[in-house]
Amino acid sequence: MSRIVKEPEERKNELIDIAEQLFIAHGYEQTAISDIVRAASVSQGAFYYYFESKEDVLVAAIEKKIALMENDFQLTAERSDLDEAAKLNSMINSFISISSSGKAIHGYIHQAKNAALQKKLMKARPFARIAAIMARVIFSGCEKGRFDVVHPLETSYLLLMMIGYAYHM
Amino acid sequence: MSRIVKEPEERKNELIDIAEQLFIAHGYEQTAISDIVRAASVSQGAFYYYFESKEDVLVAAIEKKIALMENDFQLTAERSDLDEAAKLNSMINSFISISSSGKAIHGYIHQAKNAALQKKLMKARPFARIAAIMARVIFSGCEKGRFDVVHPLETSYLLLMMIGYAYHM
DNA sequence: AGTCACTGACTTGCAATCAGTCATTAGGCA
DNA sequence: TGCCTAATGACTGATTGCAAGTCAGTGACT
Repeated sequence: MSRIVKEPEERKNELIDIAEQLFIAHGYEQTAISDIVRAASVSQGAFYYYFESKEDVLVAAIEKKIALMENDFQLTAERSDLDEAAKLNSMINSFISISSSGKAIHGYIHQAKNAALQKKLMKARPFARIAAIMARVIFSGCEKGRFDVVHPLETSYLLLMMIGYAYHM
Repeated sequence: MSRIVKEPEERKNELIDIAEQLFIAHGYEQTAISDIVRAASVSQGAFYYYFESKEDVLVAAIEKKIALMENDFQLTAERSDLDEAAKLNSMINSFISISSSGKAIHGYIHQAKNAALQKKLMKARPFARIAAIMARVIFSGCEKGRFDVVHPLETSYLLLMMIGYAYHM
């Protein structure tokens, strides 16, 4: 078969994106590597050239999402047209919509098995950075007397955890 | 090989218990049906005589645990020597210790993959009954002025969810 | 004699591997 | 400047290995 060579970055991102779509559409376990490579029009071996395992793409996809979120959170935190409550609200919305991706929009099913993805998301190290940004907003809200929270960071963790867990049911 | 026939109930429970031990010890995905049947000294076919799939034993094991919990919760709720706060405390402890089984005690690892089990536990229908028992305790605590909770049932759900989620990390 | 518990070899399907192939780039030479 | 060559690195796809799930039958008990 004719061989198409691409920039490693481009190919890798292509694979991550396709894998993510399939994971969302049919669930992680229901998606075979063969499905991913067929959709990407590359060989099985090409997949393993870029990723060590199936789980590895999952992690890559999640890390991409978290980076998106971090960016979103940071921008929200810096806005001067919103008070702290509105910032938190906006962060929570972006957390929900990014972490559940197009799932809500496309009305896809097979939810149960996506637990693994959510769990991984929570354990990822960059997740701590997101919680930290949120905590700063809570803290500033406390300073202004809007909130009364003793442990902003812990509160952020719990909030995100609860939302992540409760929302994906 | 010589064939040993047992009461269906007995054999089934045997398989559930052995499967559960292996799931706890090595994680759900790391445990093969072949491991279970070897430990139980039966054939692969015998397993599928009792269960439709690997997931099916998982569900059976979880349902057994929930029944245990429900019983525990009910007994605690009925105790007259404890106030509401003590009852909640006791329920939370039993929730943690039952849902994490001997894991803590035996110091086993491979935690990450047990997320699926926890998730299933939360979605199980009987889980609602447990939350309801807890809610009744909270409600009675409110009546006596010990607590001030507007939505006892929702509070129970959130509490159990958070504990379940946060504890298994 | 019939039912039910059980056997174990078999099929199927997927994750992961690997020996090799082709595209692309860098460097030397006319 | 254009052309050849070697080396690198992206990519192939047949293959392996393993685990889930099936099935045709067999033995124990009623």
